[in-house]
Order: sequence, then C-alpha cells, then structure tokens
Amino acid sequence: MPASRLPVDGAARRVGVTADEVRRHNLATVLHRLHRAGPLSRSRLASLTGLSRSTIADLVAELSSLGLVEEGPGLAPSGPGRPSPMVYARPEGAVVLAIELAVDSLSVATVGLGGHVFDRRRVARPREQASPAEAVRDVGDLGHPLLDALPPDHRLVGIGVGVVGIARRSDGLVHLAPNLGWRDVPIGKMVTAEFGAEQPVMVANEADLGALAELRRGARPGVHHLIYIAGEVGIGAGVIVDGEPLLGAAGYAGEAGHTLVNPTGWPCRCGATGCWETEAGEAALLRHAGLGDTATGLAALDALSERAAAGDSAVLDAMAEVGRWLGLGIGNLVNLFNPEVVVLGGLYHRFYLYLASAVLQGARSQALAAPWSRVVIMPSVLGADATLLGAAELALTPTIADPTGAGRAPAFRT
Amino acid sequence: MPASRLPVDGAARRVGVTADEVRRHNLATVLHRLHRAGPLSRSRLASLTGLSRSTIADLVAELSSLGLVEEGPGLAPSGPGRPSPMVYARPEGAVVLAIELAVDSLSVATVGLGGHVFDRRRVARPREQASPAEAVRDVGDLGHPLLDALPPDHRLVGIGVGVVGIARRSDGLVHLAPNLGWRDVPIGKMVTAEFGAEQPVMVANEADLGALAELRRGARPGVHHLIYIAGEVGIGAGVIVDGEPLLGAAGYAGEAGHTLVNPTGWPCRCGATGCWETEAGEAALLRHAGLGDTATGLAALDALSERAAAGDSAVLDAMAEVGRWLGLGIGNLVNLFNPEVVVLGGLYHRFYLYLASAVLQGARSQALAAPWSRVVIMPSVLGADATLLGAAELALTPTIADPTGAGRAPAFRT
DNA sequence: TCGGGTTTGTTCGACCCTGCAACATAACTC
DNA sequence: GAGTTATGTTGCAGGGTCGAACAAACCCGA
Repeated sequence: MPASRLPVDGAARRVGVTADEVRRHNLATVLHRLHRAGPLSRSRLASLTGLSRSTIADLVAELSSLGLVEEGPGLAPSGPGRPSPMVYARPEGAVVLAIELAVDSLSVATVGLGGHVFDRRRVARPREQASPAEAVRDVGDLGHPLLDALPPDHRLVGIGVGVVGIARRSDGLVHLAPNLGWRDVPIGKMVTAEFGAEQPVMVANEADLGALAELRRGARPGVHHLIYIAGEVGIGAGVIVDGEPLLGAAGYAGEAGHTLVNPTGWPCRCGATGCWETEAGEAALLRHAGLGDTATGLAALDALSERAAAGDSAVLDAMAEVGRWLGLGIGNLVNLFNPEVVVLGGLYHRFYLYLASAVLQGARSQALAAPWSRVVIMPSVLGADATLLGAAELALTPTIADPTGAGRAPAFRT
Repeated sequence: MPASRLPVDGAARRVGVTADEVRRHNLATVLHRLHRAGPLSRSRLASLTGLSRSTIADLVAELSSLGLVEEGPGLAPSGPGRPSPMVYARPEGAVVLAIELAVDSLSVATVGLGGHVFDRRRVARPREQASPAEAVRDVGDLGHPLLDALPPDHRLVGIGVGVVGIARRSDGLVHLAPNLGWRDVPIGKMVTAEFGAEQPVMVANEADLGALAELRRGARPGVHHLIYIAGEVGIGAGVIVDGEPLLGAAGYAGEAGHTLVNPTGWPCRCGATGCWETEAGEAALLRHAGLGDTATGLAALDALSERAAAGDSAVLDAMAEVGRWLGLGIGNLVNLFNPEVVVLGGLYHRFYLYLASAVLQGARSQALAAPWSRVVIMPSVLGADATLLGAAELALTPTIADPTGAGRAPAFRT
C-alpha cells in the first residue's frame, strides 16, 4: 500500500476486465507471493491478499494441479487454533535457463520457481573475444548440459538473458554493447536458435536485471522503489518504480552512465564529454590510481584490489575520488527518483569498503534533504550473482503473471 | 498496449481482486476514456475497452444515473449500419476547484469533467509577499465567488492545488518552496479550512501537474511517456511513466533542477554547486544577459522579452547559452527516462523561439542515439495554463477512478 | 421507392468467480 | 478432557460479464 500513490488512472485503466482475468490476476497474486516471500500458510495468504479462505483454497488447488505449488509437510508456527499447513512454490514446476553475458565472463544457471538454483556454470571470457556468434556458442556449450541434466518432470518455461548493453525488450535486439564491441546484435533470436527453444527468450540490460534481482531476492523485501547501480566498465542504472521496472518508451531507460556531470571532464565513448561513467567508471578508477589507460581488464582490477588491501595510499585516494563522483551521481538519482534504496553492484560492490565513505559524503552533498532523509545506500547482497538471478526472475515473470499459460505467446513475448 | 512492458507483476499484483472491483475498474475505464478522448459512441467504447456491447450499455447506464455522462444529440460519423449516438462526459457531473500558487500569480478555476473550464480568475502576486496565510486568503477571495456562481446541480468533488515547491502528496504538506519562502507549510489543511471543504484537497508540485495536464490535454494524446520541464525561478521536472506520474517513495521525485551538471559552476540555493538550475534557470538567463543578480522578477523577464524581440545580441547570446545548458540537461533526462515527448513549460515556453535551436543541439549532443531517435522536444501547448489544468486533473482523478464514490475517504485521500 | 446489407442497441439466460455462513477439524490451554 | 481458538471445507447466493438472438436504424443500389 504505497501511501503516496495517485489513484490509478493511466495505462492500467485503459482496458476492461472480465471474470477470467480476475481469476488470472488472483492466481498470479498468490503465486507471486509464494515465489517472492517463500512458504506461507493458507490463512496468511488470505490475509495478505484480502481474499477469502474459500477462494484461497480454490486458487491453491488450481496452482497445485498445475504443478506450481504444493502443500508441504511443515506447519505454520504454532499457536492456538487449528494448525495451517504451509504452501510452497514448486521449483520443478517452472524452470528457466538464465544466461549472463558479462564483460569478463559467461554464466548460465537453471533456476526454478521460488528462486531455487538447480545448477550453474561460469567461464571466464577474455575481453578481446568479441564475436556474438562465439559467445552464443559458448553459452550453448555451457547451457545444454544443464538442460539435459534436468529431470523430465521439470518444466522449462523460458530463457532469460542479461547483457552488458542497451537491449530492446520487445525482440531481444542489443542495440549497442560497447564493452562487448557489439552493435545491433539480435541476441534474442540467436539464443532461440542455439537452444531451439519453444519457450520465450527474454533479453534485458544487466543493470535492469540487477535491480529486479535485488528487488525480489535482495536484503530489503518490502521495498518498492529501488535503484541498482551496475558498475562494470561503464555505469548502468536499473530503476524500480513502485515495484515495476522502469523501461521507458522503448526499454532504453536507465542510461545513467551517460548523464553529464562534468563538462570539463574526459571524453566519453558515447561521443559526449564528462559523462558520469568517465568520472566514476572503471577507467576513472584506474586513471586515478596511476594505472592510466594502458592497464585494463580483470588483471588490473585484481592488482588494484591487492594494493587497496595493502593500504596503498594512491589507490585509496583513487577510491575516494571515484567514490565522490559516484556519490554525486547517486545524489542526482536520489533527487530524480526519490528511491528507498540504492544498491551498488559490480565494481562498486567489490570495492565498497574503500568507496563507502566518499560515496555517502558525495551523495549527501548533492541530494536534497527531503528525498535524502529516507534513502538507504548499500552494497549489493547478491554480488556477482545479481544479473544472473535477475535474468532468471525475468524469464519466470510470464509464468508467474499467468500461471495457466492461457495468454502466452511463443517467443519474445513481453 | 505498450509493447515494451514486462508482464505486470509488481505492486499492482500484490492484492486480490473481487467482482465489485471489476465493476469499479470498468466504470473507471469508460469514464476515463470519455474524459480524456471526448465523446465516443457506445460501439467505439466497446471496441476500445474490449468489453461487450451489453456490458458497455450497462456501464453507460450506471454512469448516466450518476450524472457523470449523458447520451448526446450528436451521432457518430455515419456509414453503413445503425447509427450510434454519442456518449458525453457531463462537466456538471463532477466539478473541481483548481488552484495555482505560482511565483508571480495566484489562479483559480472551476473545471468540470471532460476538461470543461467554467470560469477562472488570476491575480498578480508580488514576489515579496511571502505569507502562506495571506496567499490562502487571497485564493479564498478568488475562489469563493466562483464556487458561489456554480449552479446547485453542479457537483463539487474536490480541490486541486498546484504549488511551486516540494509537496508531499499524502497530506498536502509543502516541504520546501524556496521561491515562495515557505518551509513545512500545511497548505492542504489550510485550503481545506479556507473552503470548509468536505471534498478532498490534493496538493502537488507544479511540474508534476504540468506533466499531467500535457499528458491528458496536450498536443499528443496517445503518449504514455512524457517529461514536462517547468522553468520558473528554478527547474522542476514532471515525469510520466507509462501513463502514471512518477512520484517516488514519498512523492519527491522529479527534482531535476538539483542534479549536478557543472561542478565548477555557481552555488545553488540548495547548498550544492553547479545544479542544473544554476546553469539553465531564470537567474542564469538574467546573468548571461548582463542583468546580474540585481534585476529579478517579472519586470526583468519582460525587459528580456522586449530586447530579444528587438534582436539584442547580448540577450540572444544569453538565450543560446542557457538553451545549451537546458538541452544538455534534457539529454540527461532522455538517457534516464527514454520518454516519447519532452515538453518545455513556463519560462522555456515563453522564450522557446530563442532557445529552441540551442536546446536541440545541446540535447542531441548528450543523448544516446537509441533514446534520442524517437523523442520529440516541444514547447507546452497549454502554456501558462498547464499547472492550473493539471491541478484540475489531479482533483478529478479520484472521481474518475471510482465513479460511484464507494471507496472515497474524506480529505487527503490519495 | 423499396428491399437487402450492415452495424448497433437490447434483452435474457448462462457461466464464472468470489464471498458468506455454517460446519468440521485440529491444535492449544487450563 | 472440555473449552477456546483459528483454520480448512462445503454449499449456496450474489454480482459481473459474455454470447446469442432479436430489434432498430441507416446506407446503398436497383
């Protein structure tokens, strides 16, 4: 119950609703809660959803017959009154293949309803290897064994792909991925071909997925307004507004890395000057640490990590300077979005210890008192798994939103 | 049908739905379309909402008995087949009092369903007069005659207030209004007292209301992602995402004026340095035009306007410089929000002619190709009326969202 | 001028979903 | 072991929408 919300009136109100849509909505509501909050008793489900016990019984029965939930052996924490058996989401009832195409690695995982990770694989990926076709083939080599290992009763319902770049949701086209050297790559179609999937393949930006993962599986379950800052080579922001991902008109929203913060700063790969990521991105960190533009990539970061741990003052100063810029940009986002939580991921998660104080100071200096007073800045709790888990959440979403699958279209359906 | 939208699954899905809520939703859907799109035939309503003809007949009958719509004399543009009488929103069925507390003026208007303006009043307001109590009393002097002039069958359903400052939606508290010299002013309660209103009084920021007005009554009816830039003394941004106002956790979202764009720039009233509004706000314009900090207020802007019209090159250069900064900030917003339209209001609407080319150039240089390719930058079509009309839309919203009024609470209910 | 074609409004019965009330069940408590 | 309390179950009622059949009103062409 977001107190500050206007009476609904926009997009959601544009179309009429009928009885079967009510059913679908309520099935989705129950399944969503079980997926996100874990096992719940039926009576708790009733009070959380506002539906009657009889309706909950009916809904649970249908979800159970679909194989999506089961009533477990456990009982709710006991008190007076008849004990209530717990209802669980069945991970085997809906399984997805999650794929992450990162700068330095490729990852895949099989994940089931409720967030259960069946298995996962990760391989390092040299930054030079730039071909999308090779990457997809490698992902296939990683993913096929995982799918083959899945018992036949485990139902595969979708594939989710997270990619470091600007992705269009509607068809899985990667418009631009500078860190991979990709441009207009139809990664959705390629993954579909690789796995011969009848299931929908959904592609999204790593920052958007990090935000989704932190929203659903992060440290603050009740949060509805969240920003995830993905610091890799560049900076991306995944924004959750009122529990929904902010996508914008075409799904390109959240490109915070390319907002101007310093007109007298460094030229950015995007063509502009003084973008946030030129001041607070990986390159800035290495630059300030005296590693210049020559040293890049994983090895440089490892070196940085060691020197920071050893107390190298040049590195610590670099951290403070980058942290300050990072904080200033976060202040901007706080003023724009008024979030409850800002989660730092990727690079910033790794070096949070050294960045934290400068980040907080920078953000505090830029943010207005009103939005600042209630925001929490914190490192990612999912760490390196955020994007991969977000890809799983993305792929599970259609099944949760429509458990009976009546309204499902084949691929690229978002 | 926003193609790029994830399957709904967040906040809206958290709670169960019952039959009467379906009815309310469908009544709201029909009324909303009539309010926003104007008269429609019943068959058109059916095809737009996806509901059957019988249901539409029933819904229209109920709305008609509530006095909110009526079936007009006009007929739908003819073709083969039985002609369809038009359904109109009845302005008298739901009337609101809209109030605008601007820097240089106070305005009130009575506005009915469908956006019909019954009457309006505006008085100049010297910038020095800072007392909230005086302002509310002046608004009362303006508003009472308008309400008294309303025939008894005209149903007053609410009061909407637009204010130049940071307002909390939940209770109408103005947290901070630097341009009015206000701090923690309970303007909602004061307006309620002034009008002795049983109807809800809703308070919002002028930029948010400008955005709402441009969304519903602006030049591009089909748009769902819109940003309204309110340029007065400072800069505020009203953001519409997927047809809904972006409020953030506490309603403070959209403070774009206080995002850092130039660390070596001027000190801002907010305490930080180089905020967008120090580079592209009214003060910057006067500064660049050589009017320094001494000349402020309406007179200075009028002088500027005359000199610009006369071709004064110093003023035109100032416009270009401010326009460039304005454009850079707009580029930032385009990258962050991926909107379909950016509407320039207030100061920027007034001087659009002189700003336009620099704005476009600045925005183009900062925005990424993908979001830039589909965005339209344009001056407000509502001009000085934007905030006032937005306040009316805000106050009408609860009635539209729940035409029967079953779920209505007294005041400050949002 | 008239009849066929077409589209729309109306009516009525059926279906679906949820809520309610009454009852059954199973713990806890004293 | 009986009373208390909370939960699951069952059957029925109510509300909302849909679909089909019918009626109404216009256009068009002969």
